[in-house]
Amino acid sequence: MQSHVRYSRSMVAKSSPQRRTGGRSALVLTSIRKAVEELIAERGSDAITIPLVAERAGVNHSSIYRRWGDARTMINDLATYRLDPDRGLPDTGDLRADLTAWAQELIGHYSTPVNAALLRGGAAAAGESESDCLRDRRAEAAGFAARPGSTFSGDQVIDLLVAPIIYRAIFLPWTLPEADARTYVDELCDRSA
Amino acid sequence: MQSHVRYSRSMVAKSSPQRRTGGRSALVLTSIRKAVEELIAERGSDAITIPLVAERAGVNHSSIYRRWGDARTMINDLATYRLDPDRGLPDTGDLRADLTAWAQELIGHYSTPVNAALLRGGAAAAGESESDCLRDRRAEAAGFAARPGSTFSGDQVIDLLVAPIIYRAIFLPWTLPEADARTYVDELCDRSA
DNA sequence: CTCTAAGGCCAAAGCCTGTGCGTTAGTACC
DNA sequence: GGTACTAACGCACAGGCTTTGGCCTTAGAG
Repeated sequence: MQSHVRYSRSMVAKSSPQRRTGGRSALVLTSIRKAVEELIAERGSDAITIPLVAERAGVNHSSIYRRWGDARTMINDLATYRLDPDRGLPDTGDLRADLTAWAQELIGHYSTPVNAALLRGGAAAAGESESDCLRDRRAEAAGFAARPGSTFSGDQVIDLLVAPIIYRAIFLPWTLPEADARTYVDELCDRSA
Repeated sequence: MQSHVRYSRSMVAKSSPQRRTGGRSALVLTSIRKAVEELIAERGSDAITIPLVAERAGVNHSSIYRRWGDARTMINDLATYRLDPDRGLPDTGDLRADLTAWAQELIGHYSTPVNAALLRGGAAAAGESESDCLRDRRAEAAGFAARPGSTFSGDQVIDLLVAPIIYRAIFLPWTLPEADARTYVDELCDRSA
């Protein structure tokens, strides 16, 4: 997973000349991550400032600026790692159950304030190219539509399953727990058209 | 219609003691709106700062701070009232036709790049309170659900009609013209559940 | 033990946020 | 068409955040 850190030159170099992933660096990183998640949950992503994060994490603010450059990049980096594109999709042979599990995973993911905040940031930046923050989700949707036994298209997975979840995550996050994965899946599989 | 402006106290008061809607104030408001729309279209909602808007609008930045308080509220407010809440909804007695016309209006509205860009800005600013830029749309959805002959809830109008349109407008704007209002309405009215 | 990545500390220039105060001009009512 | 009232605007200023650079210290990795 590509990180947005500043010192990425050293990351691409063969066998990573000398990156420091343990001990203090790891401690600093986790306390920053904890501080960001707490602050976003408490006050929303607008109120996030580097000095605020630095103070709560017990870290010097210049360290944060050096590592990420700005708050947006930092939030992006901290939230991106969560939904691994290589995580593998449920595939039990029961398409309906697999879809339900997948939808439930999305709902759970975006129920976390940090992830919802990142999604909103992604929405702000979307619309230009096809590479927005939900591209992987659309690819997964197309994958389900291509499975044997499917009676729907990728577009329909988007319209009937992904769109309602994302809409709620962005605009009505407090209703996301009420979103019922099974209902959406039933709508998708049993529709009359 | 409740606006997010700071001086809302005077708006609620009976017969609006003395609001100034004409002349200079109106000019200021329209030039601010123009500036915000241009800047959002050019650089995205992230890059919007009050001084930037003020300079382009030829207005003092304190006027903006006083009117809205912060950029987020301003964007939300401008995005909300792009679609006049008092415009009146289709009501021919044919619920299905009315819904289709309404959905078509939404599709047409968000097919305009400026409106789509504003919507993305509103999405970035959403999630905290219930007053986001789609609140009026949800009220309209609830209105349709309450009409005689309705077999669906306001939530279902959101999930099956609004969400797909908004999702496409934000993330896949080039597919919005393909969005078929009638298909969505059929899905909503003829669903098996 | 050596090398050096990464963090801490300091400082400074510049922009953004937000507010007190005086001025302008829209509205209402003669 | 004139006057009173005051909403809304412009100006200026006091913070705070952003961003960067320099220099020193700490402590992973080999």
